[in-house]
Amino acid sequence: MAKIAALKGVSRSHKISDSGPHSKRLKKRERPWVDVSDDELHVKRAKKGTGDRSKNLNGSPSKPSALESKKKAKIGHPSRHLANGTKQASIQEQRRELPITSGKDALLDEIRDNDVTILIGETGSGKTTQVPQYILESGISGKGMIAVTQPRKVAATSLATRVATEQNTSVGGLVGYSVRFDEASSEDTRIKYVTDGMLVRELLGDTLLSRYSVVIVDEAHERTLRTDLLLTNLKSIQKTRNAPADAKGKGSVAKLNPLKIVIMSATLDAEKFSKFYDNAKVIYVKGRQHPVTIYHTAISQPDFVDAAMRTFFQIHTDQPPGDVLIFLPGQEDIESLDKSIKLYADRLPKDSSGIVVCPMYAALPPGQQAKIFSPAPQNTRKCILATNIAETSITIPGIKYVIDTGKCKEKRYIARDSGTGFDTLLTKDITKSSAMQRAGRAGRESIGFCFRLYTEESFKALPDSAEPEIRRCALSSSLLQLKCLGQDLEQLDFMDKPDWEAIASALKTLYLLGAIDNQKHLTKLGRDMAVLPLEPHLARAVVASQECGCTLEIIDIVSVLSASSKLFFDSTDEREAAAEARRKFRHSSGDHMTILNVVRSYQEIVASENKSGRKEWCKKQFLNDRCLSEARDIRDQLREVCVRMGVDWRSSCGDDEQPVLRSLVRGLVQQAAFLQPDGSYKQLMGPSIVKIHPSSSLCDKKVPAIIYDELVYTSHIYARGVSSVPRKLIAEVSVFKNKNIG
DNA sequence: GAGCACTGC
Repeated sequence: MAKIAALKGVSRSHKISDSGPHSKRLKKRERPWVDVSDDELHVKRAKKGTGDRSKNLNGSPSKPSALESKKKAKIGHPSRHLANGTKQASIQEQRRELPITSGKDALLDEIRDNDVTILIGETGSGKTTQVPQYILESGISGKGMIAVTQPRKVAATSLATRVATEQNTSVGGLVGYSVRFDEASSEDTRIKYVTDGMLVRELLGDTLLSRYSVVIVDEAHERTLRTDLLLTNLKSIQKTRNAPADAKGKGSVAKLNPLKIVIMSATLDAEKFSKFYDNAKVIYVKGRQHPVTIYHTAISQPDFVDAAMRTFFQIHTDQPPGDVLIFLPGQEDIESLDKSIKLYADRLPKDSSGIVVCPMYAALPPGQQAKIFSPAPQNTRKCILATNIAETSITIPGIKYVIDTGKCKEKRYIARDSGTGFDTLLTKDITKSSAMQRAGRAGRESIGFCFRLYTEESFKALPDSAEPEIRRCALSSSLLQLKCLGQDLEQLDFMDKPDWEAIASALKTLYLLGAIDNQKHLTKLGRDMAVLPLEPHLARAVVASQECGCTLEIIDIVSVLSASSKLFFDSTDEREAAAEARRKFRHSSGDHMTILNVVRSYQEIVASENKSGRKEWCKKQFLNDRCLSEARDIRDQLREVCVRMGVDWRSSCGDDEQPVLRSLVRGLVQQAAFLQPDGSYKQLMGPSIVKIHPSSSLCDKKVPAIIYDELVYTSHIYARGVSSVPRKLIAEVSVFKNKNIG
């Protein structure tokens, strides 16, 4: 059994006595919610005027470009700057008032005495900013560095900046960060905030993470695929590094410092983490939140969009000022609710206060996203319609009311032995921890209210936390990385083991790409592919481009395909104009060459225009500037890797699309389909009938053979990112030589 | 003819 210790913190349990608001104007319709006292949300009253300052994820802090940051990394800022004395004093005062401060000594004792410590801290406890500083100041980390992992880049960079300020230094000195395309660190860096993916990458070059004496895994409850890979590897690294001196034998291992691991999490999964690390000690620290009153509905609400609208107007007409945040599963529901609210708002009496509706989802152009951060005009209530993006990634100020539909979209990989699995993206119920997180969004600045559009019974029936990514993602990329570490996915000690089907599917994919042989051993080709920061199928295309003489083109295309945002905007209102703009870039062979046309045009604009000119051009073409500039970062990184690998990234095939398609086919062997007599497409290596996605330039076209970037199951199995390829090109790929295709 | 949560190297 794990020992459990509780730290003192500012906490006071809160009884909910508030009676619910009454419906006046919407009398005819039943109130969708009832008052329910609720203690599953640990509501804490904060001292006046002190909010959660440990994380500032609001907006995007101006980040240096990759180039600038490299400079910074080189120069470093080792000296302590004499900042404004009073400002520094107030920063130190804020630090002292954080809930975690009172438990500092007890916490350090635990960390000193144990190899692994599990720290469960609620929002606002200050654990993420303070614990690394405590460890540094206590000397526990010795000469090694302290790594703090984060699932998101913006968190890693902004936390580092905050902690550097608390240490009265500039970021990149004592406190630094390292995320993809952006690094601020120097020889003096002792605390480094990194993305979990970055540390996994670092493992490939330093399998024992020997530069670090302490690794803190933050937000462990999110259980990203990369966090899970780290949790597994840290466990074995610690076994090696902390073994008794005589067991280590002679050589480099004997000289290694022991490794301390701190797992920080926000949920009740403590036991599970503890069990995984041989019953490691669990420590709890209270958070700081304003009380949130939670209401559930009396009966379930099948039409959650309509229920959300009714609830919003009840709040709007009956409740004091304060902005409303509504959680919805996706863009489609957001757009529909947006329309309904606007329609209904027009029918309100003239003397009622105004409403501003702000949609918020990842695919929204940045200009419209920014709207949610500007305060509503006088006598106006802001209503934000958001996806999960507002649950963890961004914090919106001014929210007093949360309406929670209880739904989200979840991506899940359906594995197949043939390796031709596909993603589903379906609406499903959220989890308890997600519901608590959503409710908590109402209590950031003062007391808040959360209206759940589901019954209390439904809430109780929800799973505690989401299934970890490792159980619902494609694993080919991770499998390849692990192969490089000499590890086998099948045998590793994971907190949650991946499905056998998912492993089989990933093995098949890597085998067909030539990354492993029929003995499951890593090949030279596989090692080259792993060096490229790309999904294996795209990495294979880059390697193939070398022989095809079109590395320049393939890197341009692959960079856009692996950027995190979409290339084309497609807003409902201006669909026609967007389609018209897109036609200019269209290439007869399909989407991949179309992307290349866009990139080429963009590069001309980059050469002749400044940043605002670029943005203007993108807007006019309905192109996503963010995607294109991210693609440029990826392109530069890929070119660098090519130089290291001795590949000439300049080799170009000009306007001939054949070499480009040939390289792509190498990577997309499993992602090919042939036209059937009835006009449908059937997977070449799998059993599915697929449709060309409506967003594709080849939608409606009947071509004999296609390759595609991905399959996604929504209302049908759709192929996205589609190109028409001559059958003989597919037949050329060695895997098919015996199959008599062509 | 029809649509797309989030993140990472």
